[in-house]
Amino acid sequence: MRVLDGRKTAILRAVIEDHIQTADPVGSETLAHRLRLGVSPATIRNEMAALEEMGYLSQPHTSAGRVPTDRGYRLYVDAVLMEARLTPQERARVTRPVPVAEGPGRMAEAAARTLASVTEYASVVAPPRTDHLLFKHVHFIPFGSTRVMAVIVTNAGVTEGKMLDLGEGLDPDDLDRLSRMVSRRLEGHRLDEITDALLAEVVHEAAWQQRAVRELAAWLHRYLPMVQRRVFIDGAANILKQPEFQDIRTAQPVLLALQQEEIFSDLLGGSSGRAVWITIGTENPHEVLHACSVVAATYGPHDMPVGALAILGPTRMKYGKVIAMVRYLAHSLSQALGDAV
Amino acid sequence: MRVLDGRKTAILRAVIEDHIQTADPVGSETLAHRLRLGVSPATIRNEMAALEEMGYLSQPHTSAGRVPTDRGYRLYVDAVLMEARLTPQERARVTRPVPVAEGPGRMAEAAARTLASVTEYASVVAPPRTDHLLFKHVHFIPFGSTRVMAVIVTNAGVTEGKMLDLGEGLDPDDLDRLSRMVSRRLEGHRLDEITDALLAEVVHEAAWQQRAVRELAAWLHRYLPMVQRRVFIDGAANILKQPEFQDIRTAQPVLLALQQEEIFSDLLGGSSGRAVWITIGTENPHEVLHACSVVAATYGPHDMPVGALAILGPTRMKYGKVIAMVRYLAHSLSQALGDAV
DNA sequence: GCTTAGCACTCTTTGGCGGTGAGTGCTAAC
DNA sequence: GTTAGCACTCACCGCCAAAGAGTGCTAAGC
Repeated sequence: MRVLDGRKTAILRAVIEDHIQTADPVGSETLAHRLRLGVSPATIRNEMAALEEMGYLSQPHTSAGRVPTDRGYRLYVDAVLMEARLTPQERARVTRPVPVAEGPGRMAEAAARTLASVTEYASVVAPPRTDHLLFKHVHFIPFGSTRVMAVIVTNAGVTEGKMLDLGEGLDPDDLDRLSRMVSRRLEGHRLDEITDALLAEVVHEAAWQQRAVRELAAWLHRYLPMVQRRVFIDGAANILKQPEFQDIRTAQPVLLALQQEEIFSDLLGGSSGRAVWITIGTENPHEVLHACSVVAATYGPHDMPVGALAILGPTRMKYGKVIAMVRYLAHSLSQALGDAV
Repeated sequence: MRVLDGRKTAILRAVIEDHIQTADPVGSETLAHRLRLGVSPATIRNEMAALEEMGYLSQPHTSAGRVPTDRGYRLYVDAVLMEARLTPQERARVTRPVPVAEGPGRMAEAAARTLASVTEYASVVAPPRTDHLLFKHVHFIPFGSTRVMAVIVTNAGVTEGKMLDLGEGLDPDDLDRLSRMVSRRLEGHRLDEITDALLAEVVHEAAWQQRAVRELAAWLHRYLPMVQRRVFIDGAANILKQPEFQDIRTAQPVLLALQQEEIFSDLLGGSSGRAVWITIGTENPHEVLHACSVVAATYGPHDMPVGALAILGPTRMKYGKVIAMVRYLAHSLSQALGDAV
């Protein structure tokens, strides 16, 4: 009774797959038809009672069918994780990613849009972290009388420019020399390896333009962590298409949460080292998302993920397709990054 | 009976302001109390019947109070437009705008966030158009063996970089010379005045690097219109806080529309030359937004608006505060732009 | 000992029904 | 032109009964 034998597994799976399709509780009669095990609804009822006792199913009320619990989904997802496949048609709907050279934000934004429109759930994409990128060039471009615009280029494209106020006049030729000098000293370093010591050296060498270099250094330290925390969210309103969010009181908290990027930068941060990871309902540390599941994947080189993407949908989610889709897009982005570097 | 005399105006105004606060139909008794005109509910009823006949009010059903029609709101808004004021506290909640030098997109995004969080409606901000900006510099930065990253700096900050493939090897010094040459030739021109003829001259002069310049020219022509059409939307889920969107069937179409930037770039495009303009309910060309009103403003120099921002809320909107807020933020952005240029 | 037919039981859903209350329009008097 | 009085309309609410879905239990069968 207490063991999860083959038949129980089959029944659990059938309940889950039926429920994912219909969004309704599943009854014993339906299952008897669907499963063709040659057993009667009564037997299925016994098995379902056992599955409920084990915590994999639950009943919304006495006279309803069964619904999977988060624990039931967990068992199912762990089993189905490896089988997830896309049809060629589905793959085709994921267009080529925007190259990272157009800007990491652009790439992430486009990926989020694709993911949301293909899956009809909400999507979250964290752009590639910039701290491990290699510094290539800095250009100081005169701007007004005392200000310069600093543009940093890395091996994966250009960062946004930063306006620095030098508080004194400056000569375009001096700026060019400064640009070349700083670039030469920092080129090839990972951004997060540009330490204070290294910057101090540069500042020392550029004694004649200390202020610009100091400002630049300060900016680097403040700017990089900030960019990392950005995430792009798209398709939030898609959750309103789901029957479980037809009641505004369940939908509203989730939609409001989807406006808070911080929640999702947290979520995508805790990758736990796995390529694809799934958070089901109450497993989520954020209480507002207890009615949702998150299917997430990291992308980047195998040994060092640099970004992450995720789908957020109801716990009653088409896990198979979503897992495959997330995995496939993560793979595409990884390749696009590989090409750029 | 058919003339809109002072008392009718006062009653219409009272109905609208009460309804904006409570979201419920307004009855004659409530008004008699509120208005202190020294007239009885019966008189007010007569007036309201007249206002209904004139098309300014309507009744949801026989035994309910009156509700303003779009036409009623229009009259009210045109009257209230000039009186709209913010308290110092409300002004204080609008933090200083992000300077455009951080990137026009950044500025617009931050403005959208502010607007949404202060008003509790949805906000839309179109970043400053870039086509009238003045070209300052272009820098070609070597990137791999045959590619360069082109970074354009304008008088209002840096644009995103663009990767150009030259198909042949190149020398850093040559690139520097090319950067200087092209910059010298284009500096001070408005981006939309960089015509094919002008570019042809440059290409001619840079005969030894034609391909890079051609690619750059092609990019300028494709890139600029695209950037213009971007808008940033924030606070979409805020409309779920409004009583009229408690039914998911009314909320869903609007929320889905709020995911489509195109709709709003259209909307902000049709400024009709006024500094602040308002679209009420069915006045909106987009049918999905017939339950909503849009309060929009342009920003930029007086004679040439370069961007726009808007609030989208239910037709039952706090027009007074929203108009003042939109006008004030537009003013702040205009100033911020003025400082940068 | 597992399976299953039969059946009573539970609980949601739906639709009908009368009471209540808010607000109106009309009429007649001021 | 204003207003008191009053009948009327209609949404809303709570109640109740019928229907339907699905269950758990029991007892019989293999």
